[in-house]
Amino acid sequence: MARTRKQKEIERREEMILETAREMLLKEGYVAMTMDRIAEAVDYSKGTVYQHFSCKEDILAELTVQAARRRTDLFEKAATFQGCPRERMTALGVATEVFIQSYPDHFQSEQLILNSSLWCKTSSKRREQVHACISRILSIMSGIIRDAVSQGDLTIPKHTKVDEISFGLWGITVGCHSIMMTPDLNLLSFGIDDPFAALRRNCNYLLDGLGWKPLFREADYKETYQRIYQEVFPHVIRQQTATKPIEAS
Amino acid sequence: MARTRKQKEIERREEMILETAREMLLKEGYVAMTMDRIAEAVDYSKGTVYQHFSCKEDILAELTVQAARRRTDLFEKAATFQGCPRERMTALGVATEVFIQSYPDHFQSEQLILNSSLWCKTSSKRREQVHACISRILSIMSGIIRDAVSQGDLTIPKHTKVDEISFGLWGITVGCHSIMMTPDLNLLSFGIDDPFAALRRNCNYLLDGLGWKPLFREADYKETYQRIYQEVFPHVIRQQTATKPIEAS
DNA sequence: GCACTTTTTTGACGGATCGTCAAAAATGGA
DNA sequence: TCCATTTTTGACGATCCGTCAAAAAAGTGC
Repeated sequence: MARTRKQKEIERREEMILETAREMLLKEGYVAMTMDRIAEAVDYSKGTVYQHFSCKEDILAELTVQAARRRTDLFEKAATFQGCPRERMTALGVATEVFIQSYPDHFQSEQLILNSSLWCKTSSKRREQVHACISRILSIMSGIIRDAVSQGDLTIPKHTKVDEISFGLWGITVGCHSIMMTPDLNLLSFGIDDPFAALRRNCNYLLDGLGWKPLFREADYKETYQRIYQEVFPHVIRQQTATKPIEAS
Repeated sequence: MARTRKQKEIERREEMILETAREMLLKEGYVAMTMDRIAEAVDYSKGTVYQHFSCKEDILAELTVQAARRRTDLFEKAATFQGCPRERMTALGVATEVFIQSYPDHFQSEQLILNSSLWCKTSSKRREQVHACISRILSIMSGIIRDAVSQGDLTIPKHTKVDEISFGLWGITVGCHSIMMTPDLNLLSFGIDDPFAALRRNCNYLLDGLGWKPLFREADYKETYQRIYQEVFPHVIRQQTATKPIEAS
C-alpha cells in the first residue's frame, strides 16, 4: 500500500512537470522551456526532473504522446457517432477540430517535435507509443472507408488504396491546421476568414471527388455538423477564427 | 569598382555560410548546427558570421527565404505550362514534387522554422520576404482557378471562395509532404508504398470534387504528368519513395 | 527510540553554445 | 610611410544541459 502511495506521489509530480512544460512551450516557445525553470516551477531540483525524463526532448516526446493519446481518444469517441459512413468520417474531422481548439499546445508540440531532429533524440518507447496512436487513427479512418465500400456508398477508384485516402485526409488536416497555427501568418490577408470552414469544405470536396455518397453538394451537412457537436462533443463551442499561439522571444 | 569587388566577396561568403548551414541542418539537425562549427567550416571567425546574421535563427530564416524563393521560381515556371487550367494546376503539383525532391533540406528548414517559436526571433525583413513568397504562390494558384472559371471548366460551389481552394491544395501538399519527411515514420507500414502518387491522386480527387473539368476519372492524366516533366522539368528524375532525412543525434 | 541500510533528492559542476565587444589586423588614402 | 577607418578576431560572460557525489529522507531490524 505504501508502494501505491509513493507511486501516486511520483505520478502526480510527473504530471506537474508535464503541465509546467506544456505551459512554457505554448507561452514562451521551446527555447525558453528550460529544465532549470521547470524544476523551479514544480519546486523540485533539476536532478529529480531528470529522474522522470532522460532529457529535454524526452519531455517534449511525452507531451507528444499525450497529444496523440488525446487525439486518439477523441477519434474513438467520434467514430461511435450514429450515422452513415460519410457522416462518421465527418465526425472524425470534427474530432480534429475539437482537438486543435481544445488543446492547441498539444498540437503545437506534436508538430514541433515530429518535424524536427529532436524526434531522434527521444526514447524508442515513446516513439513507438506515438507510432501506435497514429496507426490507430489511420485504421479508424480506413475502417470507416471500408464500411462505406461495403454499404455501397463508395467505390474505390482504380489504382487507389484505402490507406491512401486516409493518408490524404490526414495530410490535408495536418497541413491546413499547421498553416493556421503558424505564428505571424495572417490568413485573413490571403482572403481566408474562416480557415476551419475552408478545411471542412475542402475535405468534403475530396470525398465528393471519390464519389462518396451522400455527396456534399447534394446533402445538407450543416445539420450533420450541428448534430455531431451536440451528440459527440457537447460543451465544446466552435470558434470562428484560428487560435494563434503567442510566442515570446 | 572596388566597392563591387568587396560586395561580391561578401555575397560569396554569405552564400558559403548558408550552404554550410544547410548541409549541417540536413545531415545533423538543428541542434548540431552550431555557429562555431559554421564559422570554422567557412574559415572565418564567429564574429564575422554574426555580421551577416544577427543570430542562429536568422540563418535558418534566410534558408527559409531561399526555400520559398526556389519554390516560387518553380511555381512560376510550372504555371507557364501549355495546357488547360487543370493541367496547369497539375503542373504546380509537379513543381512541388520537384521542389521537395530536389531541395529536401529547403523544405525541412521551412517546416522546422514555420512551426516553431524560432520564427518570432527572426528579423521582420525576412519574415516579410517569406510572406511575399507564400502570397505569390497562393496568387498563382488562385489565378489558375480563376482561369478555369472563366473558361467554363469550373464552377465555384456556393459559399466557397477561390482562395479557400488554394488553401486546401496548399494544405494537403504541405501536410502530406510533412508526414513523408517525418523521420522514423515508415509510411510503408501504414500501407502507403508510393506517397507521392498517393498525394497526386488525392489532389485530383479534391479537384474532381469541385467538378473541375476534365475530370481525373475521365481523362488520362498519366500522359499529362509525363508531358509536364518533359517540357517543364527535364533532367529531373521522379523518385518512387520519399526522401527521408537522416537526423543524427 | 536508535543505529544502520537503502532510497531519494539535491545543487554544484563540467562541458558546450550563444552572442558581445574590445583589441588586433587589414585596408585605404594622403 | 603614416595614420584613419573599416573589418576581423577570439576571449569572455551568460546561459543551459546533463551528471554525480554528497546530503537528506525513508525504511528496517532491534
